[in-house]
Formats: sequence, structure tokens, C-alpha cells
Amino acid sequence: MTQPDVLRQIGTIARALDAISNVEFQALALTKGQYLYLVRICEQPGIITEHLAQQLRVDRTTANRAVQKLVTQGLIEKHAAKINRKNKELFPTATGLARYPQLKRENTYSNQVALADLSIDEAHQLAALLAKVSERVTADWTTVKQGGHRPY
Amino acid sequence: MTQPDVLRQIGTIARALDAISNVEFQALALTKGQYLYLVRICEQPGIITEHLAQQLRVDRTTANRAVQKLVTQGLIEKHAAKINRKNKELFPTATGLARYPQLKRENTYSNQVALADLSIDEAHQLAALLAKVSERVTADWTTVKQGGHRPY
DNA sequence: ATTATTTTGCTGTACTTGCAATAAAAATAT
DNA sequence: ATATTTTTATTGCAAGTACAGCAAAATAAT
Repeated sequence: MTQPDVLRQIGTIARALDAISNVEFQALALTKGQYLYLVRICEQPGIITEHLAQQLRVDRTTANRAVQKLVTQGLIEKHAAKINRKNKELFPTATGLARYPQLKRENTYSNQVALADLSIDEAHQLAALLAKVSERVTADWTTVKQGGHRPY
Repeated sequence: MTQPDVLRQIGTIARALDAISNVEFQALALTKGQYLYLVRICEQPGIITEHLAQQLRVDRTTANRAVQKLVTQGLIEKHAAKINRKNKELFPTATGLARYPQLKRENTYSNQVALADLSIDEAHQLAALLAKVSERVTADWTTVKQGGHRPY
């Protein structure tokens, strides 16, 4: 009874879901990956790019460029924080916020599809197991992103 | 008792794991994503690019370019199939095959880290649940990639 | 057998991704 | 208070990703 592989499964599922979203959101004039950022900014108005990158587990510079593009497209706005002028807080514009329901609907649908063959109980088990996996993997991600080495 | 979100969890975990692998495989002179293809070609010598793309849930052209680069780097070779001259079968070179144990070791370690807080039983449950998720998501991926629309 | 369709490989173009490096503001240390 | 370190934003490269579209071989249909 050895440990089964879950890495590959997680990778393929994630790529498939991301590809689906990217294709479908072309109808909303969103290019690859943009939906990720827009959704989070709508849900957490005032968030800064750095925290967005950490949440999404994306490179800081990648997040920065994605955010810049959303600004250019008029979907979000940057406002220098009052207390901390270094921080630029991100807020959806009216246009950006108008996209949110559509993004959410698609995401909810994909989630339903993903869980279609699972009972409600199994779905909650899966979520709980993934939470544990996420914690461990995130710790290593932080280490490696900061230049640390892993022992293997 | 509603359906919990698993999409985001899966996405963040996948990005974190991919980022870790990409950073660590820089030491093997592999650039972003290359490890994915090399590992599979080592494990399934003779596979064609099209099937590789389908397995990985990656765009055909992306897989093609990744494969081309592995050839240029001398890590794999393309051979026209005897029975079907259209198909180009992929094989690792001696150099490519020599990298495999290192790739495998890293992957195994990451998998161990991911499953560190799970019992063996839970790990198998997770794998089983992911298999079900994968099946459903893949079906939609195929549909959407072929230009189909989903009802939502 | 001939035509139509599917499969596979490939290229042009446009975009995203991310490492390295810089600057500036803020937080911490002395 | 001043110096040091951390945090955040940003840009210059260099590379991956993927849609659209083409060509050739193979398969299916008639």
C-alpha cells in the first residue's frame, strides 16, 4: 500500500479547467488568465497586487502585468492607499464589476461539473483533503520562491 | 449543505507545484514546462505529440513546440513511424533518459509533501475522488477545445 | 476507386509568464 | 534619529502558450 500519485491528476485537471475558462471568457474579451485576477479583485476590493500574487500562487511580476492590463482595459482601477502610499489598492470599475456575475456563473458551473460524480459528502471530503494538500504545498512554494532548497 | 469550491484549490495547488518544479529543474537546464513532456516520453517511448498533448491537457501547438525544443536540446528524438509515415514517434536519447531519475525523484518528493498530512487511506481516497473529477472535467475540456459550448 | 473527413504536424502572430534587477516607501534595528 | 532590512511596484529581457490557418498523410464514406 504505497502513496498514490496525485500531482499529475491535479495538474491535468487544473490545466483542463483553466483552458476551458480561457476559451469561454474570450467572449467577454478577457485573454488568458485575466479572469483569475478580476474575480479576486471583485471579491476583495482594495487588495494589493502583491497579496493577489501570493493568493494565486503566481509570480509577482506576472500578477503585476495582468493587473496593468486590466487597468488599461478599464476593468479595474489602482488607488494609492492613504495610510501607505507605497501600496496601490485595486478596485473593480463599474464595467469590471458587471463582468463578475458571468465569471462566477462559469466558475460555479465548472465546479458542478467537476463534482458531478461525487456525493455532497464526498465533495466536502475532497475539499478538506485539498485544503491539507494546499497547506503543505504552499509552504514549499514559499520556500522555493524565496530561493530555498528542498531536501531530496 | 452546498457544494464546496474545489476549482480554486486545485488551481492554486497546481500552480504552486508547477512553479516549484520549474525552479528546481532549472538546475537540469530545463525551462518552463519541459519536465512534463520529457517525463512522459521517457515513460511512454514511441508516443506521438498529439497524444502527449491530449494526456497533458495542453494545446497541440504548445506540445509541438515543447517537443521541438527537446529535440533541439538533444534530449529526445523523433522517428517517423514505419506503419504510419505521418506519425512521428518520440523517444528519449541517452542524455534525456539520464535525466529521468532526477525528474522522478523530485516528483515523488513533491507528492510526498502534498500527502504529508494525509493517512495512506486518505491519500487513496483523494486519488479516487480526483479520478472522478478528472473524467468529468476532461469531457468538458474536449468539448470546449473542439469548439463546443457548455450550457450555463 | 474516388471523394470527403479526420488526424497529425507545423508555422505566423500575438499574447502571457517569469527571472533578474531597480527604485521607492515603509518597517525594523541600532 | 539614522541605518538596515523588508515590502511593494515596476521594467528589461527571454521564453512559453495558444489561436488561426496550412499541408500532408491516413481513414472513412460513397
